[in-house]
Amino acid sequence: MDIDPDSDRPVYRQLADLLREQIHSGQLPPGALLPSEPRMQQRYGGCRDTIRRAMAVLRAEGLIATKQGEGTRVRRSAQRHTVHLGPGDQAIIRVPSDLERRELGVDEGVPIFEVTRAGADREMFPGDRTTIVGG
Amino acid sequence: MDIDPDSDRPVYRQLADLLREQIHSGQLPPGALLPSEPRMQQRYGGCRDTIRRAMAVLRAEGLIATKQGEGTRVRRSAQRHTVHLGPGDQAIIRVPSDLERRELGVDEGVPIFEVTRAGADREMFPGDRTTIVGG
DNA sequence: GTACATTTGTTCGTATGTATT
DNA sequence: TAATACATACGAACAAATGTA
Repeated sequence: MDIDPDSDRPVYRQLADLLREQIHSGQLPPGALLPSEPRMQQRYGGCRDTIRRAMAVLRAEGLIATKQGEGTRVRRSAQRHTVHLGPGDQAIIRVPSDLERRELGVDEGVPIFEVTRAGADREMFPGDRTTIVGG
Repeated sequence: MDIDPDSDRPVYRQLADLLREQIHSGQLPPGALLPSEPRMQQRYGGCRDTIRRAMAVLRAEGLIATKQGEGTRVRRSAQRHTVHLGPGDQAIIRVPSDLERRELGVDEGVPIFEVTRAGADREMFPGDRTTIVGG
């Protein structure tokens, strides 16, 4: 269950797998602070670039969130939202750009659900858009 | 409209912004091959790491897809799918792990829409799951 | 409030391996 | 075979944000 530098699977992916397993098993619960990058290097080996690659994988999957000067924590699961759709309404799921992420105040790895209304029988005008995000 | 190394905004984000704009404007249409990393360095400056960071941003946003030995292309927009939900059915949107990505055959930046059925009044058993992906 | 240590962010350089053309 | 292009990995340096004594 350790990291094998001679494996076909890249070291940074092995480390991401290992940490993902710890998150899913509850060994690293939501809100928990992950070890800092230097501690990861001591514990698992590899250079800083490799450690940061593994973090980037988990961040992109929405499992962790990183803050400069503080550290990296396990994210709390996204909340659920309910959206009512009518005939002709359209909805697409996509990943926001990082500019949108800043404006919406969401972390990396959080998909958004964008609804375009077809009829004016609700509180919106036709063509208006609603964007739903999960914290 | 060029890149300013002295700006507060990191160079790799500026480059990502610039390329994202070219993609959204149609200057880089779906399927188009982006310049190689060395050409990007000649054209925009910066080291290879900086170029690759910008690419990683756009890949995570689902705008481009990269293949080793071939290059990086603008992705075609994701297809639309329709899912019928009944009372009690639950649906969550999330980003797959890279293991799931390989199994489902989807690129980076593609969110999945996972439906959990509550009733057995359709073709599925209660608790069964359907995963919808957009190409 | 200041000073300092800690932690992540960004950028550069170099080298080697693997896949495609 | 050779050239091209991306993937992985290591090392180094400085900047920026945070937390603490």
